[in-house]
Amino acid sequence: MSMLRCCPPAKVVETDFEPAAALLKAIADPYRLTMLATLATVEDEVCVCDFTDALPLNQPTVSHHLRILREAGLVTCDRRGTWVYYQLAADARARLNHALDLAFRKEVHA
Amino acid sequence: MSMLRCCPPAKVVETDFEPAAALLKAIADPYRLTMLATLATVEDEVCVCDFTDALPLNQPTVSHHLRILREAGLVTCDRRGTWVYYQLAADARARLNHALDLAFRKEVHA
DNA sequence: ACGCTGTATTGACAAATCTAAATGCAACGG
DNA sequence: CCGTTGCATTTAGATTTGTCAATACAGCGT
Repeated sequence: MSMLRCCPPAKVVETDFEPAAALLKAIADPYRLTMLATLATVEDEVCVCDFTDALPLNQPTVSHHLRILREAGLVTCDRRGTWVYYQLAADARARLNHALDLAFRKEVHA
Repeated sequence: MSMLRCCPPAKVVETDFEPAAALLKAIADPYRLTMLATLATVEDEVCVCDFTDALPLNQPTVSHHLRILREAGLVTCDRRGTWVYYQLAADARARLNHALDLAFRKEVHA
């Protein structure tokens, strides 16, 4: 017996990563990344119909992905007439950066 | 008839986001974020047993999560004796930042 | 009011994911 | 050798996720 311990018992971080994980999960999909990238490129609103036209997905599926982004607070939407326009949330990138900072233990400047 | 089009047809981005999505999916889990944060804090290796001791997961489940991080190239492992030590990959944070840059269309400096 | 168009929601199903029990494998100690 | 310990893999079950068909809803034009 008397096998040495593997090492000075390292203390595992105890932060609650549920919110960060939820945020990251919201963007961890190719189509949702496409939507975000489009919104970021346009630097303006994009009509839902543009996504349904361009993506190989049915309209309800597009709506589903947009909902996930919306509920994560990464995009906002505005209905004008029959059309609904989506826009990147102002703090979207910042919130994702903070999630990474949290995981990689970078000081989070107030 | 003659309902106006919603807007000048916006061009949806055509980048392949599969790799970025796969990378993000690898970290989009509270326990895997905990593991990464621990590795980042320690700035050294962490023994698998430390995770199995500290996390409310069975050993096979810990192994499963570590495998996902490993296959994503975010951590490396090194067996010494009976123990296996995991370490953060040097470019882990950089690769995740690049994934976000890709999504948010930031210029990616060579 | 009615029909039409664009979007959201519901319901159902397949695939992927998380978890754990059982098992296998590798390395040490005796 | 053989038993034990640490970790990986396999297998199986439960939950979640992505997708689409069907339906509902909202606003326009007539």
